[in-house]
Amino acid sequence: MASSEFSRYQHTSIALADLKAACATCNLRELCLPAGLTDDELDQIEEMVKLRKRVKKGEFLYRANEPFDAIYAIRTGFFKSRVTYEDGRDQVTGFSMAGEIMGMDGIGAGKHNCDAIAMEDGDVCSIPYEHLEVLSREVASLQRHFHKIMSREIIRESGVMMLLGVMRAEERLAAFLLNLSQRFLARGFSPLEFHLRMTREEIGSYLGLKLETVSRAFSKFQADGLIAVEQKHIRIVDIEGLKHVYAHHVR
Amino acid sequence: MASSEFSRYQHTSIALADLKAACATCNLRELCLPAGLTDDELDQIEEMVKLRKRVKKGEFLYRANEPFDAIYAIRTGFFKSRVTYEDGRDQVTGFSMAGEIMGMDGIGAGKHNCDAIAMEDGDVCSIPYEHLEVLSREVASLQRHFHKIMSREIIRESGVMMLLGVMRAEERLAAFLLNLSQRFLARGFSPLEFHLRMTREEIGSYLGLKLETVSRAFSKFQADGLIAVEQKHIRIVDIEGLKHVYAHHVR
DNA sequence: TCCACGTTTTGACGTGGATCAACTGAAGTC
DNA sequence: GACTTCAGTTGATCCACGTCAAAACGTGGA
Repeated sequence: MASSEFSRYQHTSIALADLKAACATCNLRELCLPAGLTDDELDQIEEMVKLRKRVKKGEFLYRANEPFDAIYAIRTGFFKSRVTYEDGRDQVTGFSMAGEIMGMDGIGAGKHNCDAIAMEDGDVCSIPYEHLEVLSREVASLQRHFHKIMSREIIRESGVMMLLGVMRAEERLAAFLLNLSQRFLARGFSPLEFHLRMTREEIGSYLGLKLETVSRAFSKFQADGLIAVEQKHIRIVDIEGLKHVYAHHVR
Repeated sequence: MASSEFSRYQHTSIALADLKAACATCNLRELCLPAGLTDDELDQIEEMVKLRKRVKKGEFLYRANEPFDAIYAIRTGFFKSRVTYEDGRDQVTGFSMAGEIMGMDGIGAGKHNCDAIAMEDGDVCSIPYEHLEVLSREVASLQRHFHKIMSREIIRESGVMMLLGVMRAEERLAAFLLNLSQRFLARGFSPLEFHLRMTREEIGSYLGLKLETVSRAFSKFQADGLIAVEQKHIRIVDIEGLKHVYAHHVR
């Protein structure tokens, strides 16, 4: 289903068989690399990113407290990040898809801060952090790009704080769906029809809600004619209406 | 009162009159600079950080959507970060104190993502971002340190997500007080007795609670003999008990 | 094909924190 | 020192979401 969504909007495909990085021809390049690199700089980056790693559904890309030595660029697949608390409670802190970077939380303490778990089979480019440090001292545009990616992660999280701190349940879910929609669009998939890779419980964990509340909000949106839900398949019927769910909040 | 807290645990003081950066003699150096710099590297950093800026209580260090060109190292004072939402709702996304860095959220989009507001008179070192980029390409330890600081901000925010997503009101407040306590300790202030610079409403905004709920939680902690509250002055009476508030959560 | 199990939906009910409101106290201000 | 204003406390009530329970639905394995 991922591939059907894909082929519908974009007529290239990733050669999964080839485990060489080949950044130069990667169609995610614009997402994870700066623009305007020279051939020589691209070669250096490919040299750095030479390790590809396949991850099967359910497997960990890394675990909390494991030593940190690399960040990961997602080529294909869909991942969740999860933080587990001392007392066993946990929370999904994010969902990541193709072209996004995971693992930057590990730089601060030299060990990973969360688990990264594949929600479907996928493959990632492993970028050794020490190598990235060296190379981004040489290639200014790579340095700047890396800083931007970290900064955007800070902004993303403060957006989630807003979501958790001030929004009500339906607003949270609407914001979540619209965010997914936008990210699918940016990757050439349909922004109006997509498969959720995660369960209601995982959505709830991310949004600070219980799975029953998530389910009820889905039903409400469907009853209001905003979306059509069929299990994990979502079709956005009235995207403006969905935006109004949190634009037009009470008081 | 800030200075009395200070002098009690640390017998140096910041020469506020001198607006030269003087990183070499700054007693916050260990917080905002990497260890093991050569004299030459320190000179270069001082050259970069030559702009000091005084900020009076209530003033903005920067505003959301203003063009980003520098990050700020806090010398003295106490700041809050605030994100305002399209519909007017806002949330405090963090409180920052001496030795901490603000403004890294601006790198991603070239404009600030939040307001930074002084909660008491203070002064900051302004670090031009372009200059920092150049210098951290030359000084590897500075580069690494900067990455760590950004990464720690990512981790901090995912901690807040946990707080907002899974903790109940009293747990949130206990976590908040313990976090402040630890940061005061790291700066040579008393970890058990301190002044809150922010109102109940601001605490509530940060913790995703209403001011009345914050006030009730303070009263509960006092009734339980965990803290002594006198307006904004807090004394932690039973720090272990405070830790148990969220370690011993129900179920 | 059928069974077992995990996911989702929906209903009924409980509750933590929001809301509304009244009062108290502290900090300016003239 | 009196007056105003804002911050904080506390009580009463309300409601959004959590909790508990049951049933329907899907899916993967034997």
